[in-house]
Amino acid sequence: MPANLERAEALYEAVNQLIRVHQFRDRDYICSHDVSVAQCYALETLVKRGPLRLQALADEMYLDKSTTSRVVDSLLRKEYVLKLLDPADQRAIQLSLTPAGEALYHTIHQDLIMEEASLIKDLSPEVIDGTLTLIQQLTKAARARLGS
Amino acid sequence: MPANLERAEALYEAVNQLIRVHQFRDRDYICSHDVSVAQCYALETLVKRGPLRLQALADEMYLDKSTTSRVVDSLLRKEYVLKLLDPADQRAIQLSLTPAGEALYHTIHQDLIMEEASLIKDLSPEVIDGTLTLIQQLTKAARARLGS
DNA sequence: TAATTTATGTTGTTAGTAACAACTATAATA
DNA sequence: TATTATAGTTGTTACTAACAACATAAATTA
Repeated sequence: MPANLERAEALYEAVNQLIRVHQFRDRDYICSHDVSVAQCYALETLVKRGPLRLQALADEMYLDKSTTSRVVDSLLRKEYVLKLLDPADQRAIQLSLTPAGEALYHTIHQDLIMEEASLIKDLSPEVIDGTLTLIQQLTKAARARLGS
Repeated sequence: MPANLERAEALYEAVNQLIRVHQFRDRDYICSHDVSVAQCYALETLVKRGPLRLQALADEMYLDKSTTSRVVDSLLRKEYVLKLLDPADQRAIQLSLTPAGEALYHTIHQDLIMEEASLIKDLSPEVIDGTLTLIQQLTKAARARLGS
């Protein structure tokens, strides 16, 4: 079915373009707030998934524990994250956000959402909702393949 | 209008997730083909925008010329790209693809599109087309902000 | 024409992204 | 008790990417 293939190509190109502009915008914005993109992603994950061990945080972020360890380390130096020792397991640490870390994430998040809102302000709610559904389906399908 | 803000938030989250899974998938696939993501992007740009000077390639990729210079350098060492001197301007170089570079890009591109096709095979053409339109509008709007 | 300015690419430096392997220390299992 | 597995850190390597400084060549101006 050639029509499907053409749609696939068009969608692939479109998503690629979207990824690029989104990334540029987000990187510039995030980096103007004392944290890098990866650091901000770690803050986000801790906001959403609560206190986590390092390995669990790495799993959520699809990153190696060594990479995650260093990202966390820089957040620690900036005092956006706390390391609490687990009394039940001397090896483990519980990572949680400081109030400053939580506040910083919310500031960045809010502003990025305002940006997004101004981007879609002229689009019809129906189209937006349809797109939302498809993007979620695409993501789900793509994620299913990540494991295999 | 709170409804719009909620939509913006949902869309922002969805796009973020999409970006992450797309990136993982693409990176794994591209890196199994002897080139890095940035190198592949340079190949793509040269395929689509034809022979370019280094500064022009950098502009197309929204990268600094120094970054681009090094990306091109690695493609040169792998013989996927040619540097031709411009007789009219001794400073300038014209970058073009070797047949191997062009072939490599098409191989990667084709396979990534097949992936995308299998992701959307169960979705209705109407929804896909609607999404395509919105993603393109989003991209256009976001790109317009990049300059300012 | 000579001097200054601008444009093209490269190289030095720095910081962030990210994986794999090796390592220490602790916990769990045999 | 000895072995194996788990949690996190550190060493190493490669990629991504910007800014500054530089050499060279072209264009402009005086």
